[in-house]
Amino acid sequence: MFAVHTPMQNHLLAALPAVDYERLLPHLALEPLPLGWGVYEVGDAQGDVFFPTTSIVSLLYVMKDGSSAQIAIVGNEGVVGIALFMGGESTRSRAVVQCAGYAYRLEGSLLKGVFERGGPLQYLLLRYTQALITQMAQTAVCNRHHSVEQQLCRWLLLSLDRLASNELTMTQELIANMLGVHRKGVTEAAGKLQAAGLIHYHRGKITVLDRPKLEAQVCECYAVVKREYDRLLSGKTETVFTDATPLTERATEPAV
Amino acid sequence: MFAVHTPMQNHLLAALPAVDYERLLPHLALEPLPLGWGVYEVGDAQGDVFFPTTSIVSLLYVMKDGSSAQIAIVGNEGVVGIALFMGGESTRSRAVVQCAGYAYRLEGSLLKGVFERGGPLQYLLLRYTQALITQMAQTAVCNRHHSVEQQLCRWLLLSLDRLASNELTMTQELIANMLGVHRKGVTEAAGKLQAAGLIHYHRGKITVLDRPKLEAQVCECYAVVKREYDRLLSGKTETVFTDATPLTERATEPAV
DNA sequence: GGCGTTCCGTGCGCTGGCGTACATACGGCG
DNA sequence: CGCCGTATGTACGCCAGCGCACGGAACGCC
Repeated sequence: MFAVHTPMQNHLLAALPAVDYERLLPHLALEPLPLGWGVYEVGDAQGDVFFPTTSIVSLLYVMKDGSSAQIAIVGNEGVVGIALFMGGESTRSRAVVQCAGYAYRLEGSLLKGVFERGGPLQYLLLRYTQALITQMAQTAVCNRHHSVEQQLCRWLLLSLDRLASNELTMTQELIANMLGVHRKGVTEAAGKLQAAGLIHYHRGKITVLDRPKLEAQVCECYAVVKREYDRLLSGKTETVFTDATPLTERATEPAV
Repeated sequence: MFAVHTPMQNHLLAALPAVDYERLLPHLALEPLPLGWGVYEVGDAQGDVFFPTTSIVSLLYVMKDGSSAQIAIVGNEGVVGIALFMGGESTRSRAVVQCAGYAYRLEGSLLKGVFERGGPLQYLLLRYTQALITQMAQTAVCNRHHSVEQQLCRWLLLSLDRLASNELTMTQELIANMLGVHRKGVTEAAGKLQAAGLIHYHRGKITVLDRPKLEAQVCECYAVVKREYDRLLSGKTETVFTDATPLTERATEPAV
């Protein structure tokens, strides 16, 4: 996809003014995030933050009885470790790599230092956090009211938006854990989608064949979240986006 | 309960250093919040923020088909209108008065101005926001995995924590809307709790009779949220709590 | 090419909560 | 004191998703 890795692949970093970007650049360390790795665990003091480029990280909560539920999903549009600058240092959720790939690591104290000076970086991170909040809220709503099939669609689309591909590496069992449902539910829902020709899956590889139809089938939750990300993080602010930033999905729908 | 109203009844305001508190004081306007009033609606540019003292406000999302779900609950521990300082100006959710009472209104631009200067107020608001995030996340989890009865317990306790009373004015129908469940589910769950002697309700008045038993019955979600609020907003930081602040619930459980 | 592991499909009974509709009871108001 | 709106209890059918368990199929390793 990209001949070389660059922090510009992360939308937050790419949106920084050149001055701030240059300042952070020397401290950004490219790292591969292996599938299933716990970026941070419950209650961990988060030493570093991660700006994913080609990886996707899930924020999820694991209950005492072992069952779990996804809370939000973070990819190249955001950053893993908001608790660091929000002041809490840790959260009650885990962050787990859902799709292997790369991310840029930044020392937490450094980010915090820049954040506390205010300015564009703080502004950007706060807006991102609000988008994340919207995602969490919508997850709560979706969990309450929508069928497994709809939730699967939402999950697929949200994940896809954060990758530069139409293929996901993810077994049904793992998806079930993410969504906090029975695996059979995922099998059933995915079976329907495959029968309808929207997706194809085979031993842990899911390929989306007909994204428009998928979007037609998903519940409103997806659009709500997506629009809010667009609204809060698109270039309409005083922040700067470079041409190198992949913004392809950004303008598919008119802003609210 | 209180002979006079004072902003100190709101924990966030009470936690401000005297200097900052004094600065805001002249701009705080006491207002009654009537039951059911929409503090802000979906997409509203939020002009003002509200610091509840004796009222409780629900953040909820209403779907196109009219069904709704609560996302979080805000009372005297927090502030309604975080989108204002987070930078988004508006949210995709409504804020509705769940329990009538009072709140202090503050002009948004003023808060934003102080916020952007950094310092204790920013620090405090961000930590509060993180606690709110935890509540939302846990709501998502609870919606996914727990029974209506457990969720009712959680809702009761969270509401109670934000009032200085053991009585709530709230019909089962409204509770059902909040939780996003069928009214019958609430009737059933509340019936069980009443039969067990934990609560008593009568035409829209719910009285909690045995709080310890209620806490024994609630799912883990309640404790997770409560501890996180305590951890993030208790006096362990450099902020100052005055004796006038009702902190009664704060030390009921050891910090994590 | 045999074998084990991983991944996916299926079956069956069960229960919680939905949808809808109706019945009752309380309390305020005239 | 009677009426009516509001709040609560109850009924019945229905279905999505859970829990558990097993069969089959593809892949990778040796």
